[in-house]
Parts: sequence; structure tokens; C-alpha cells
Amino acid sequence: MSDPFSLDDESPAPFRPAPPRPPVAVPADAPWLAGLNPEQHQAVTVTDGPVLVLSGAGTGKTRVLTSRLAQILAGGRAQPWQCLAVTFTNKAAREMRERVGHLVGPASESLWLGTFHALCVRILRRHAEAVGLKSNFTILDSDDQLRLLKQVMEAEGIDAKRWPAQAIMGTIQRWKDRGQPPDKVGGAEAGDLAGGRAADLYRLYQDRLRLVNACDFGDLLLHCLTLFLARPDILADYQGQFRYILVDEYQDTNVAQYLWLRLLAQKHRNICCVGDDDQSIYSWRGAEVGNILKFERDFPGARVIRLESNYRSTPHILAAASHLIAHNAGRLGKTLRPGLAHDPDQTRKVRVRGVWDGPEEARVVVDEIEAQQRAGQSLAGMAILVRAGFQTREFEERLITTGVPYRVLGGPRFYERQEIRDAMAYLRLVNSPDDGLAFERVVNLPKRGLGDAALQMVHTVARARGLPLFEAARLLVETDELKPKPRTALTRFCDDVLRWRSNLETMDHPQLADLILDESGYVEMWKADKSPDAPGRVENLGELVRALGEYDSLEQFLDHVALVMENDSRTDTDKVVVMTLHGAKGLEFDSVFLPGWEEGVFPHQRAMDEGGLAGLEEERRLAYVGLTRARRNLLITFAGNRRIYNQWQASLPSRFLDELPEAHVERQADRGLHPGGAPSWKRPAEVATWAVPERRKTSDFDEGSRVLHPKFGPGTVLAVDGDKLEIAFDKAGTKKVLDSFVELM
DNA sequence: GGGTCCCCGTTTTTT
DNA sequence: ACGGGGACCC
Repeated sequence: MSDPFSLDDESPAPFRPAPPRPPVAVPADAPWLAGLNPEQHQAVTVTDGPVLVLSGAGTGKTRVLTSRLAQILAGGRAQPWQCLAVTFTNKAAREMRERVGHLVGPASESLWLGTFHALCVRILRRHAEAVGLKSNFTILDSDDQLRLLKQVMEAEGIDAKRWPAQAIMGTIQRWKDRGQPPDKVGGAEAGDLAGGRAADLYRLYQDRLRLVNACDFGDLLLHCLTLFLARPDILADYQGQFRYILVDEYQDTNVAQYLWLRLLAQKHRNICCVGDDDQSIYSWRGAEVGNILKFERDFPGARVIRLESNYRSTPHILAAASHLIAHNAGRLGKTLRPGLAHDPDQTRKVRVRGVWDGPEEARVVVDEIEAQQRAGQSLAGMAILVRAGFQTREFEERLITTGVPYRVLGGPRFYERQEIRDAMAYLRLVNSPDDGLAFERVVNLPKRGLGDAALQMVHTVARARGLPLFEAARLLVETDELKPKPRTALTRFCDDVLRWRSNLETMDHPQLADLILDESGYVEMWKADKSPDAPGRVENLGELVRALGEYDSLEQFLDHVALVMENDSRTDTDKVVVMTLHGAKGLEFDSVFLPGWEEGVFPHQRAMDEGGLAGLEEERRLAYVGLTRARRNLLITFAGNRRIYNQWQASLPSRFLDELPEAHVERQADRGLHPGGAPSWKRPAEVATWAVPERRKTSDFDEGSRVLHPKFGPGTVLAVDGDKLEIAFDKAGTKKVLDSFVELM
């Protein structure tokens, strides 16, 4: 291939079949082959050549991946270190390593198994010089990235008010996701973002990163690609090494990751990608469903294996999910079949329930949770899955008042907390002298009387002499440039850092961290803070020092933290979990509650406004992910009225509700919500069965009718569309509402 | 250099 | 309504 960065589909590299290998010497009764269905068996045993496994929700994907690795290793087709297995999350990587370990024993330890980013770090640490970095480069978190970009913008005189750094960062990240280094970005690509200078800022930002010997997450992939391109010898080594490549969640790969895989698979062409186009829900962060859709074109002669037997959900749930997702165009096409026997008398239809407003919705859901609990179900098997974070509040309130134990997932993660990042900056500064971002972060923390003026001066010296900030500071305090007070403070700070650094060799690292946090006054700062969350922060700092003890060295720890920014969310006691639909991907629960199925909330208004039809289809896939999380019980709810930004909004049931198959769904709505029913604005006390939604029924209202709405007050009907009315309210403005909410005046 | 006031945005998140 | 961040003033 002349240009490995080319995405030109016209000329795929010629397909060379893998060299013939000896027949598989694995006994047919190998334990990892036991109990596989025919499709799974095929996905495990067809080890050579390109394979795409389309694996629907709950079809045993992880089992196939781990068994396949066992098959390759046990068959003597490759040594563990010749196998590359890539995942997206650390959790998935950990799980896979553990399960392969059970099948093949210690051999699993030398597999190249990890996240894209961790594997790239492993490669880059070896060849850092080839891309202009030192081997001990720092991996920046999003905080530092943004600060660095802001510095560049300020130096370039870009108005941060007009062009938010966040937005420019987003653009840069998309470029990196697409595998485009600064010199491959067309000048006009960002439009008039930053006055047409976005591409310049990208280049300067990259220069700056290199200067401080740092990478952001996107760079890990991008630098790897650059390395492979610049050094065909190095690429050839890796291509030769990786006889077998496995990729999990292929539908989530971005272009950079796709190019990376395509380069590495070039020689042996034994690449197996597992994924589900129907569960692609991350396009907004650069994932390209296209990668999975065009696999057969990229790897001619590829085997495509569909896993459609679902071992998770009841037939009703599967039917609902399949029916809904069938409304999407451009799918590879898959239909989930029940893989387990289900007693039709024992399985319940999917329930859809309409309620008056948000608080009522929370009441209904939590009532149901309590009912199921009384029936002997465990809370740990129940989940409330919301579209967006703001929806969790009402459920939390209700769960607290009823005393149902719960856990909200997705708060700020441990290593993203301010106090942890600050402490980490201290450790980074001690560990690597040229980490200028760490220096800036802690030089005046706690307050030492070093403000912008002093810092500015340090920057000036650093730029003039080409020194790291810390070295510049040491030089500066030797002069009379600074006023006495800041000078003393900065001298003291530099001396402290040097002293801590001198302890690196002699002291064990948790002890050193303890010393640093103590002598710097950082812990003291929080102890003196009287805000309510300060004690928690002190506790977190203790936790950090403890965690440090689990690593062999400070360096190892810093790398781990940069790559594994996760909560060790203990799945401790019996609690209902509340989380976003995105967060629930890959999980399963006996009972799933899906609230907020209203137009504008789900599908989310912004997804439709910004993504058009493609946005809507991604929302639908998200709905599909939600439905397929449930093993036995599924309750979907929507509210007729919702308060958003403290304003009451009338809401219409989600279009996704109309896309569920009648035969498998049981619909109920509070009286007064029934489309076409007698209008009533009284808070409903009883519940009526709502059979089939009749969307196009003629309305009792005409244009010009004067009507009264319980929350918006009086208004005039502007337009009638079936059961939907557009009404100009006297006070609340023009809104669309269901006719059942208003009455004639 | 630190505090106060105002204005803006307010989907989803991993590494 | 509310919180976070930036600008401005003391």
C-alpha cells in the first residue's frame, strides 16, 4: 500500500491468503469448545484469515473471544506474545485476561492484551525518540490538555470568549480520531473556527506537547501511526510478530484505530473483529460504524459469522428490541433468537406506562422496584437506565424517601477529582523535572503568594533559555528579578522539590508521597478547609497513598493512573443501580427500568438537531441497547409533563414507543394521558389500559379554539395535527401539547 | 493576588 | 434555577 493513511476504498491492498499452517491439533473435546452453538463454534475454530463476528447483544461474545484465544494458543499456532487482543476499556481487558487465564493458565500473561491506548503506550515507550519524544513522556489528562491549548491560544491572540477552547479541543481530537496529524489537515477543514486558524492552533499545540515531553490520549494512537509510517522497519517487526489479532467492540473503533489495525494485520491477515453495528452509540466521540460495515471490502475473502442466539432475554424482550431496531436503515442485519427455553406463562410482556409528570414517574418506578423486592428479587438485579444525567435526580429523591438502597454510577471518577489531580501533579513534578504543567498546577498550591506576575517571569526565563519551568524557576530565584516575598516562597518551593526528588531512590514511594503531601502543606490546606466536602478529600488523599503501595514504582503508578482512570466501584451490597444508557452497555440485569421515553428527551432533541437522521438512528440504537440489557422484566415509562431548567414543558411520548410490536407489549397510561380520550386536566387517581396508540385520530379541537391547560393556562389553538395541538398560550408562549391535556374554555 | 459579580450553558464518556 | 468559569475591581 503506497499510503497507509489513505482511506481510499477503490484500491484495497491485494489479498494474500495466510500461509498454510498445520492442521489444528486441538482435540474436539477441548473444554473451551464444550457447549458452543454451531455459530460460536465456527467463530472459535476458524482461526485463520479475516473473520468478522457480528455478535448481537447477549450472544456470548466474550466467551467466543476468550475461547478463540485458547484455541489459537493450544493449537500451537502462535506463542502468546504473537497474539494481539484489543479492547476499549480496561474492564474488558481485565475480564478477558482473567478468563483466558482460566482456560490456558500462565501463558495468558504474555499475550499482548489491552486497550488500544495501553498497547500504544507499550509500543511508544520503546520507540519514543522516533516521534520526537523521550521515553518517559507524560500522558496528560483532559485538564492539562485544555490548559495547554489555552496557553497556545493566548500566545496567538485568539479570543477565547468567541472561540471556546473546549470547542477547538474537540476539533483537534476529531482530527486525531481520524488519524490526521497537523500536516494532513486541510486549512479550510475547520471552517471559520478560531477565525480559520484552528489548524494552526493544532500544529502549535502539538509543538507545545512535544516541548513538555507529553502526549494526550489521541496522540498515543496518532504517534503510533506516525511511527509505523516513518519507520517501515519497526512496522515490519510488529507485523511479523502479530500472527493473530483479535478486536473487541469493533463498531466503536475510530479511523485512527482502524488504520492502526489495518497496518498491523497486513502481513499475516489473521484478524478477527467482533462487534455489533446495532450497538454503535459512540459516533459523537469519533467512532465510525463504517469500519464494521466495510470490513468485507477491507479484507476481501473475509468470513462473516453471525451470532444471533441470545442467552439473556425473554422472547418478548427480544421481539421488542428486534422490532425497534428494524426501523434503522443501513444495518448489516441480524435477528436475535431466543437461545434459551422460556415458559410463555412465566414471562411477562414489555410494559409501557404513561404518567403525569416526572415525580410521578419516579414514584411508579420505585413502587415497582419495591414490589419486585417483596416478591423476592434482589435489588442488585435491577437498574434504572436514563438518557441523560439530569434524570437521575428525581429517582434519587424518591429512592431516598422510600429508603431503597441505591447507587448512582457515573459521578466524577477517583482520579479525576481535583485533590487527586493536584496530588498527582506533585508526584509528577518530583518524578519528571520537565513536567511544566505539573509545576504550574502546584507552584502556588497551597497559596504561597506566587501569582501571575511571578509565574509570568518564570515563563519568560524558560522561553529565553529553553529550559523546563522548574529549572527556570531555580535560575530565577538566584537573581533579584522577583520581589523579596515571592522570591523566598519560590526558593522554598524549589528546595522542597529537590529534597523530595533526592529521596526518590532511598525512600519507598508511598512514604515519599506521604512526606510530599505533608511538607507541601497540601493536606493541611484541606484539613483547614471548612467546606463540607473537605474531609472527604483528605480521605481520598489517604486512599491515593494507599493505592500507591500496590505498585512497584512511582513511574509505574503514574502510567497506570493515566491509562486506567476508573472508579473501583465495588459491586458490594444489594443496591439498585441508576446509570445512563451509555454506561449500561455490556451489562445485564433481571429488571430494567427505562424512564423518560419522550420526544426531546429520548430521542434527545440535540441528537436530532445536530445529527439529523443519523442522529436519530443512533438514539434508536441506544434504545436497543437499553432494551437488550433486561433478562426478564422491562418497564418503559414516559411523562406528559416535565420540568426542564425549572420550566414546565409538555412532552409527547417517544416515537420509539410506536415502534414496539403490539403483540409483545402491554400499554398503560394514567387516565387523561390516553391519546384521544376525554380531556381531563385533573391529576389522575386511577389507571386505565391504553391499547393501541391511535396517532392520527381527529381532534375535538379546531384552529382558534380557546383552551385551558393545567400548567400553561389559557391559550388559542393554532394548529391541529391528529392528537397534537399547537397552542399559543397567553402567558407561556407557543407550545405543542397533547389534546388530552387541555380542555375547551 | 484574592474576592465578587455576572453570564453562559445545561447528552452521551473512554482512554 | 443553578453552577462553573472568566472578567473585573479592590
